[in-house]
Amino acid sequence: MKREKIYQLLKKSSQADNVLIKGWLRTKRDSKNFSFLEINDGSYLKNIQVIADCTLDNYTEITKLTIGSAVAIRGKLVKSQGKGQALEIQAQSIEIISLAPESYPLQKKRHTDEFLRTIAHLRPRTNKYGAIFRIRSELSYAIHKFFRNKGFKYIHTPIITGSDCEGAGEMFRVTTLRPDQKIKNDYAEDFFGQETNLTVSGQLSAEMFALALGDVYTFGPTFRAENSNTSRHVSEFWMVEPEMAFCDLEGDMDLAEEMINFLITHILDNCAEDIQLFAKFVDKKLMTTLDNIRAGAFLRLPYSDAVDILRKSGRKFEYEVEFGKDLQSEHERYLTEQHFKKPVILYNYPKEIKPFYMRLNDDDLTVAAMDVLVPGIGEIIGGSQREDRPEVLVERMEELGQFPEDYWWYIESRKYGTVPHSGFGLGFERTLMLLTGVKNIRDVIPFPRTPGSIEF
RNA sequence: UCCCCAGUAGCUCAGUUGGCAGAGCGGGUGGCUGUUAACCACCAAGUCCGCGGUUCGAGUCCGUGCUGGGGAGCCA
Repeated sequence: MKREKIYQLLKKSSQADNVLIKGWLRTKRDSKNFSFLEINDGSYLKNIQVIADCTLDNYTEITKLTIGSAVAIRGKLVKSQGKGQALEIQAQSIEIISLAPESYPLQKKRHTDEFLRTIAHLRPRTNKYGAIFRIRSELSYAIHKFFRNKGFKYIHTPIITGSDCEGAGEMFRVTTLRPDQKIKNDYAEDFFGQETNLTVSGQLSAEMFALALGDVYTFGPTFRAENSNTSRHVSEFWMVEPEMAFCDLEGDMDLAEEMINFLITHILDNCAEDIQLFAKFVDKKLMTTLDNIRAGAFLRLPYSDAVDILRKSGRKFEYEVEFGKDLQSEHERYLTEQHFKKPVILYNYPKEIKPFYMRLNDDDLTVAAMDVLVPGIGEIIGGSQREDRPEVLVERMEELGQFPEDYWWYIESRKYGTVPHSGFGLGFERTLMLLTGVKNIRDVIPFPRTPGSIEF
């Protein structure tokens, strides 16, 4: 007999004579002559209620079942006599697969996120974390669906890299040398014969493929060795990076906006029950926030206008706003949460504060960069039109202290058939935070890696 | 890395002016009820984060370290 998922059973409206479920006991209520068992198999937020009558031959063992124990239950799917659920299983046999000791840390009560982080191997067994990781799975699918519908090709860019990619942030060193084997200036003795790191972005590789396959995207892990201790940073996270040939900054912004709207709609349509949990218990304003994002176009604003708005706002900021300086969290938050109260795309940033690969505008002061800011999270997307003119690219590298010879292949892509092209990076975990209202990034990734913390 | 806050039973927390270590939940035992984070009674449960100091006496005051959280910077 084939096991059925609880998700499938609870979707049924009809009764059934013979069903088999396998799952874990979430809670149990004993009566004199029977017990109510609530079983969850992870396929669905809700448990299925099982009636275990005392006539079952192993009833004594059943009454001793503990939370977290694994069981296989065969029985009839019938209309429930009680309130609170439409259907329930009248058990004909209950096989105890394994009994969890009473030291099982998850209780029938609310646990704090901080505590659950210390038992990250067990937290997906809770309602909230089960919901998060079902949504995470569905969001991954939605990303592929979005791009596939638009004819993008999925590219697997390297995780181990030899270039220090745009010099963005600290990187994790990859080496096969033991700590006692000293590196003598060059890396001749090391595995790859040169300095090697974990990637901080697949962008440079993705650009090569955009200039071959047209529209491409990457979706994979990314690593930053920054000593960041905030609720929005982890050392290993996932990033989505589309890259489009024959596309300017405006097309880039169009795609970013369309993508965020698609992802929200897909999750609301396909994870309704799980999302409800967050709207009810995690963030009461979640539905308003999400509906608000989908309701109208994102506001698009040049960096210089943002500076004007901030300077004229009359607000006292800890950091001064000045053209040529990067905007701080407090500035971004003011724009998206107070002033406009909707997602804002800032574009055309001063060239001094942006990397070499962003296309220099005709004003010679700004580059064709854009950041998508959303209320509550801040920056969720960073992107740009890429510098497609080889001479300008080399000039910009030199200005910013990069060595063009290290990027010979990147520069060569501009030598042969160069075209305007654009792309961006979307933080996958930050998108999950937006969709669920979860405030700490450590709670939307299975086993978070942060400075000083790699227990699981 | 910097600033602020916290660490007491398995979990969430209370603990007064420095004077015998507490509650709810969870766990165990028994009872009761088509129950819904069920309910009632009883029982067990502690390196008060570590180290050092002040004091007749420290969970409480001081120093220091560790861990966690919030914020900042860096960014996705």
